[in-house]
Amino acid sequence: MDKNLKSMATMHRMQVSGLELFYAQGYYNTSIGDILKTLNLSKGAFYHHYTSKEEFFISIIQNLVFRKVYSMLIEPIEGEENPFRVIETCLDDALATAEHNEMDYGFVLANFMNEFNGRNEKISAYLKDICKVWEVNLVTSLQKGKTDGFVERHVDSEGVAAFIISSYFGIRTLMVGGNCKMLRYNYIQQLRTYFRPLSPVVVA
Amino acid sequence: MDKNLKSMATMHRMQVSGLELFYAQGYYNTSIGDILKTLNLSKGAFYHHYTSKEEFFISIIQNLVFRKVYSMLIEPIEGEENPFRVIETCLDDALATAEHNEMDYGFVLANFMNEFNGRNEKISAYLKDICKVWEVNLVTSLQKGKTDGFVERHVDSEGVAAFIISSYFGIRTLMVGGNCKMLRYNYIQQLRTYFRPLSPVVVA
DNA sequence: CCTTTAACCGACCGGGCGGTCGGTTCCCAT
DNA sequence: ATGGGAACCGACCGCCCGGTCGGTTAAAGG
Repeated sequence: MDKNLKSMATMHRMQVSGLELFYAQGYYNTSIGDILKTLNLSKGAFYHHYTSKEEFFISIIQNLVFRKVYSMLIEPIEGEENPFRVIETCLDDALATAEHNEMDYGFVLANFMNEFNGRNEKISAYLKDICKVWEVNLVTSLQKGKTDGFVERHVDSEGVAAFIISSYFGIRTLMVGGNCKMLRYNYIQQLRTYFRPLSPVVVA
Repeated sequence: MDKNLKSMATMHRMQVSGLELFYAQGYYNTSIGDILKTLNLSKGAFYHHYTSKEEFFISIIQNLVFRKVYSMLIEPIEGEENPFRVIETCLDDALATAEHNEMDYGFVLANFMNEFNGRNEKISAYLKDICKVWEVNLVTSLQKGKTDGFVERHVDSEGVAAFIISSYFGIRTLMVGGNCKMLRYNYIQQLRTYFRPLSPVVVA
């Protein structure tokens, strides 16, 4: 039992350091050795806990990446009242985190999806799953918004959700190039003008 | 002189095959040998024409990638009348090309930006330049649209341009995962609802 | 025809990669 | 205390990578 704890601790350390490097340098451009070096661990330790680089990476996706996306983009939206309001502030918060993070390399999920799209079906599937959870959650939130009177009946929830995800993927890529503050401000502004006609008109 | 022509032809063949593989597999995951194999050429031939893998890739960006983006996303917009109409059809055409292309790995420019963002400043700069050309062109088109009465005076052209680029980057990433047709249709639909309040109201 | 040189060949190099494996350390259960 | 297994070590393997270099081919120019 205690052994188990130590094992889990080491595995977690490997995952954290692994995600950091995979995120910063890309999967193919990062070696197991790179990761082990930062932890003062050996190849033996690594292959004692994981069977391959790929399996290791998948465990990172399912643990850290999923948690990250969930806590940052999914959870804050669940069960809230006005979908547009909460989505807007949620995305703005996410962009703020990115903006103030020196060493930002874009949106983790989108980066990995790009790296593996069409090249590694297995990994792509795991990433797509996370994306799907996000999408489903957005759709649910929008549908609930309809019954609550925050969202026009006629809006296509799936379409809006996909559009939100798309725009967020893209803006995060653009923000890496600098001028984050301006990009963030403009993005939220445009998001708001996109949302406006989707809400019922407020009768003054 | 005739030699010069042959040289250029070979270099071009290398670039075309190089872009194909870099696009399909990623830069770091594609070796010079991979490219040479498809052309039945040797390492000697390659290093006779190019000094390094990086310089080779930069020549691909400046020649093929730029041309591709320009002809597909920039040129169709230049000098047209109604910016929203022409941008919409232009993006729809681009998505259609992607949709009907088996072996689609996403938007070339976005993929490479993602791969090099924060990792290779030199290459990132070249990619960012292409992105900037696109952005400037969109802004110009929107500004002209204001004087022509197609765009509301108060809209923030830079913001709209960045939002369009972002959303396109993202939707192309999503489309690789399948369900392209639906995604494309929904995307264009949402783009239209985004554009609608940006045009002057038509007095019936 | 002969020289020159651009185009191309392919064996080779140093290094780094993912992964293996026999061995050592250390701690818990008996 | 001690046997045994989990955790970890690090040398090693085969492979492939980007890049080099001395040599061969072929065609253009005199």
